[in-house]
Amino acid sequence: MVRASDKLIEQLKHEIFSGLLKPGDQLEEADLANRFGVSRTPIREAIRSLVECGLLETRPRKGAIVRVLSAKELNDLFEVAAELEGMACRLASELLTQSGKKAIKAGLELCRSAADAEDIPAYANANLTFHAAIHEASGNAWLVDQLDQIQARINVYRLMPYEAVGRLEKSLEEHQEISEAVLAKDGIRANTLMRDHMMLQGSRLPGLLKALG
Amino acid sequence: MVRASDKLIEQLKHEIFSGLLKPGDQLEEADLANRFGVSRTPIREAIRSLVECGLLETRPRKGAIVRVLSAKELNDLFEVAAELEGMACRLASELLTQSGKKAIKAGLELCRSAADAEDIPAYANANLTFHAAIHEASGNAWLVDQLDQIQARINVYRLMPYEAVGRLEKSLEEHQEISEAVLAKDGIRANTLMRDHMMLQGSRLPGLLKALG
DNA sequence: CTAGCCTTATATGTATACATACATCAACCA
DNA sequence: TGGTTGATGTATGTATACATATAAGGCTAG
Repeated sequence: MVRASDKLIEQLKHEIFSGLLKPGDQLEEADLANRFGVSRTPIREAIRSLVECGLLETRPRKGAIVRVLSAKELNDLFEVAAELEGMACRLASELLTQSGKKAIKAGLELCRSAADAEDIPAYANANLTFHAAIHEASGNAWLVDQLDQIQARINVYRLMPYEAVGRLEKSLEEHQEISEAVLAKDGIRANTLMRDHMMLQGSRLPGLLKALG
Repeated sequence: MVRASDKLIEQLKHEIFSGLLKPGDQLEEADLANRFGVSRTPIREAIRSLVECGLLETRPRKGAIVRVLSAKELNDLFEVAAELEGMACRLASELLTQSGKKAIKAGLELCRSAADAEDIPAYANANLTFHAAIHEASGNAWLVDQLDQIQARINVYRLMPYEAVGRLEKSLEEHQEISEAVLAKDGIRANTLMRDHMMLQGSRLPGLLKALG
């Protein structure tokens, strides 16, 4: 048997990432307990977990709200993400296993297909797959974990149409270059390319935040 | 009024970092409840938090134990720590405020005093202060947060005498060089020096783990 | 009419009681 | 004698009941 709180954690995460729960929204324990048909106990445990991983914040006697990130915080987050993504590229270049190669190529192909079809949602998914392939190829479990968490945090702010079609072509090109560098075991170049790729995305943040209000 | 679970989180962290609770130790809720004079509810919430931040792990119906890191996990962790410490140096070099300069110099002086006195525990503290000064000087709150967490994880494995006196002198020299690079706003050099400095520490891990048994 | 205080309602924080699953130990059967 | 099965105890998981702090709204006084 699996714990109710574990399922709740997944469910609440999903609701946050899907935008059902937006930054600033209040989570009332009794409501959630009713909605999920459990008591407040597992709800509170799930909330505790989400607080610790940064998705919610609580103030004593004030309950929990979906955490709101300021422009600076988002910027800082992107900066860290860029660094770690670059690191993953470097490590992947150094390690470069057969399965890693295959996964990266497959991810790139997914991106290409989506870009050719100008299917933005598909590209968003393919993008995640491509990056995840590189993360895995790094062989560093901690790094994968950190990047997953950061990815999750960033995704909350990515619900609006976030890729102009023009940028989509450019993004694909960058992915192509990054792949080539990794597969050529040029860790330094792969690192730099990925960092730039990420920071370019980060630079669109101000507009993104403005759209959020 | 402050929450009991918040105090418990701090207390349990302290007990883990101080070595009172060692990796692999079982945490029984009833025991803890008795020991701290509260009911199981806040105990469970504290445990949840510590699970999420990686200090504990739970398995359904099996309770919580202090998480044990394998040699590979520790190595991966150090690799990420080295990258982020290097990043902090780079950012600190780019930003370099007056207060940042002062804090870094102060940290370095602490290290020098402790090294001159050959006081290893004092050096360990001064070392943390020096690194913390650089973290802060980066101006990136997320980075500071990540590094704090990683530091905590690593410290669990640092209870045994971990600095040979010879290494202490070497460490101080490296700190000196890192400081100079940062203060000279040479971000690339500062980054590299710090990465090497960290990886050198990381390379002592195998011995460390053997000491743990 | 406004401002301040008191009352009340509600939601969080904590305790306790109940349910359940896993583990251990013993007894019985092969 | 050894293995398997069942019964019992214990610790986790969940629900509910109770305490308390905060906030909102109304009432009274100036």
